Amino acid sequence: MPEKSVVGWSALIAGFSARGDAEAAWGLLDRMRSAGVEPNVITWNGLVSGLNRSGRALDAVTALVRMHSEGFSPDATGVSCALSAVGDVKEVSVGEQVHAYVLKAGCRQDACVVTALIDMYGKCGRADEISRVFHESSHMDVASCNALVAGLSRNAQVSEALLLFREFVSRGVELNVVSWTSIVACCVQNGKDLEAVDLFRKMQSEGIEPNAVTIPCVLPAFANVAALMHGRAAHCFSVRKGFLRDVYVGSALVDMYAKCGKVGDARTIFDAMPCKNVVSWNAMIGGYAMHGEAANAVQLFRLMQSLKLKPDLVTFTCVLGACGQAGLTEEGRRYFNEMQQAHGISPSMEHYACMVTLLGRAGKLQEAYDLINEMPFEPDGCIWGSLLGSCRVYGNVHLAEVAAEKLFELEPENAGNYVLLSNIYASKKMWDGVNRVRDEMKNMGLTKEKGCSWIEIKNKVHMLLAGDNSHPMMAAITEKLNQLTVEMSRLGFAPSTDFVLHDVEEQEKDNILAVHSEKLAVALGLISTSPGTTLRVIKNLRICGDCHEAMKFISCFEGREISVRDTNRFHHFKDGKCSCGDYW
DNA sequence: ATAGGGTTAG
Repeated sequence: MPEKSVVGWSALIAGFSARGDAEAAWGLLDRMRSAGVEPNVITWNGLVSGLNRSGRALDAVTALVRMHSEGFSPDATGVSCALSAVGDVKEVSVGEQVHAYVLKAGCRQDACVVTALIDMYGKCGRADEISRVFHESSHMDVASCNALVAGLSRNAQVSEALLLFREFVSRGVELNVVSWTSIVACCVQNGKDLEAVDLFRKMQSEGIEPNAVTIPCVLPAFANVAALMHGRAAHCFSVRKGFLRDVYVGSALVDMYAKCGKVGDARTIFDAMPCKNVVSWNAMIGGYAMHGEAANAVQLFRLMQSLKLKPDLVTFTCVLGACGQAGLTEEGRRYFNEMQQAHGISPSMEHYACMVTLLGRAGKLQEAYDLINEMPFEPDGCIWGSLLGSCRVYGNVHLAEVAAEKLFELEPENAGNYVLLSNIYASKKMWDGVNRVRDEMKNMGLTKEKGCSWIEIKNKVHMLLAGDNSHPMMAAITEKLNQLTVEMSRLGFAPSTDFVLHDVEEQEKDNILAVHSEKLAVALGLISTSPGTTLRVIKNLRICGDCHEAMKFISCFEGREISVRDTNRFHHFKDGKCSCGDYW
């Protein structure tokens, strides 16, 4: 039996709440009163705080509401905890009521309340409110910075986040590892990879050491721009710090190595991980898929099953993707069925997209279309885009028009769809169609996404844009490309005329000289590294057939291994051949 | 006896 003091009861209630035992906590509150002891503000706060921290968010909010309705005035402490809970359950209307109470109770300048409000609005998807609360408060401390950056990041306000983060820095607010990790994560999650790499370095030069959370945050940035050297450095750092025990760090390293073209290194990390979860397995299986190593992907999936590990939705996305890449059509079909029958997972949009790709790549366009029509929900742009892509490969104008019509409706701003349809018409010499689509594109004011490639040379990532001459070494790059072109035609490598039409841009006079970015990157790599060095290039679009042929030639002529990761998969060029076996 | 912030896979 607890002591008869309010302190004793409060401690007990806080204890049970913190363990997530809401029922016991409520029970104690009743018993306390039966024993003639009235709870005070601290008793109630302890309840709200404990329930929030133990993940019983709804109970925490209920506690605050009941506290209020029983005549207590929640203070800044209780309000902060309750707002934190509101964010977890994303009940913005409740959050707004608490916010209104905050204004009434006069604790709007309390540092914790401000941070909690920012956090709550961030988690509820209200970017406008985040900025408003921040600008109306006079506080700038480390926690509000962290909540602010995380909230803006979640709502894709990366520019605003960077702007405010820099303001915190310039005002001399003492930021910590969480702040720097947040801004790095923000950049990574919003497509600012090079910015993230930069901030990661800045963080260290400011004397803030990355921790086991920072590493998995920054690794995707290295992976996205294939900064293998940076990735390796982060790996070494993790070894020294003992972070390799951390399943997040391990999984992110697996992913990074796979995306940097080192699927073997990814496997080494994977095998050495002392503790794996389904994410780790998915990263490894997905890595194999990306490299077109379907046999390894399937083998790992089998191993997973024999270990009685439960695959999830993503696992099947990876396995189906691997089958698609390798043309394992029948296996793919079997897994698609197995997923539903043996694992009770009903296929999601992504799974259907995998199957449409798998069937489409195998030339079974009608089957792909039938599957789309059988789907229990409305197909999205990915589905139709996949079908359209396959129609391009197999020259199926009829289904292409069906898919394109849906796409123009679903994603009217996506220039890629117009380009694809135009290319399909062009490959059939249907010039009326080409002109119609190009006019439509022009009327919509759409331009094709600029091709962009990255290559890491001596620890620095270079970005090259198609048709952009701003790289300082452009003259030497052009000279190298001209030399290669001469050699190519001398040795009888003719560019595929089919693929010359691949790119609407190339039909435009202005852009006739624009060289695709992956060629620029490879040329830069060739002239900047010693003979025999492997070149790793990442590209933001899919590699075109012309470049694919050129890469095969260059790998042979220059005696180099070249890996190109496009949006779809890896192409490893060696001795004039590509690992995709031209199946892509 | 009670308070706010960051992470991995397709």
